[in-house]
Amino acid sequence: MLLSKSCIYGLRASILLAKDESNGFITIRDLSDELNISFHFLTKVLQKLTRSEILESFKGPNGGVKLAKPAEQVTFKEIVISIDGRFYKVDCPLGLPACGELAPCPLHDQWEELNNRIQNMIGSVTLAELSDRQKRGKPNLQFSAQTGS
Amino acid sequence: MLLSKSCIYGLRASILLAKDESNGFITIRDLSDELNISFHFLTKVLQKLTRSEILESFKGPNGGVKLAKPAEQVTFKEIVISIDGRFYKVDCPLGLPACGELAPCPLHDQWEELNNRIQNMIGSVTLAELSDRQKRGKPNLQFSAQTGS
DNA sequence: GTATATTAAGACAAAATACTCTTAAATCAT
DNA sequence: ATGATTTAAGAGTATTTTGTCTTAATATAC
Repeated sequence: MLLSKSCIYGLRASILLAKDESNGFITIRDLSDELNISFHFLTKVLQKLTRSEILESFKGPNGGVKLAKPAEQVTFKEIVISIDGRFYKVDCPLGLPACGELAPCPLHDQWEELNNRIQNMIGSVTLAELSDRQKRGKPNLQFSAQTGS
Repeated sequence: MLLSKSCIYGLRASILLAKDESNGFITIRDLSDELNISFHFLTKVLQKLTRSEILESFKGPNGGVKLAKPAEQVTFKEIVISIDGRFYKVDCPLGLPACGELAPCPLHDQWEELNNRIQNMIGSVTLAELSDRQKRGKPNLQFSAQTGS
């Protein structure tokens, strides 16, 4: 597992929001229905994004959530950090906190380059790109109705 | 978290075993002391490696565990698979089981190349290389006595 | 203002992961 | 044989993650 389920749910919901050109409020119920995941659990996840000011929420009829800024300005990484509460970065594949230049773990060098590329990818990919890609290709965000892996 | 703690413990212990040129049995107590982790927990982890025939164990006085084959023939990946019980591979960063050529998730293409590189790295790095690198550089396998990260 | 729709928040339950403890089995030394 | 040493196995506990349920707060519509 690369990301927690919370993160994945948050990312998927955010992509759906980015897909909505109108940028009006969309209810969490609609999102959870479309993604086929628990409404209450998704609510909790999206609350984090709202508190981080990645989303904007509105209560009551016609309420819901929407992106607080243009999809071009929201990165994959921002969302993960907001939800998991930590920098999405594996410093050392062996989990050694002191691993670094001075005392590298045996995998340090090999890992570093890969890690940089991962960081670069998630730091530069925006919701705009993700939703765009999804709009063009065959949509695939639902967890259900799987054809198998 | 890239790997579970069980995996990390198993990898660290295996690297210590690979470092031992004599290839005699080393007690799990010695390993857990050196790695500064729970003896009983490490025992469970190493039992998996023994069942997978990556380690060989021997009970009683002068017993312990040792590598069942040359360190050159044990890969990082083998150990992870033995302990986590699944292929260490993130098919889709958004966790979509059906993600693939036919219905790619929005990150599919970007992820694929990175994933291949990760797979390549963990599939080709052997315990011999890991222990060697550790012997030459400044050793760093203990979780305790951290200088902070 | 009353009812309805919707997010916010918190308590609670379930499942997965991490860790501890006890007992059994095997081996060795005497 | 007996006792000591060591892994094997399984029960039990703790913590984290995931998921559910209930109530509160806020906004709309009538």
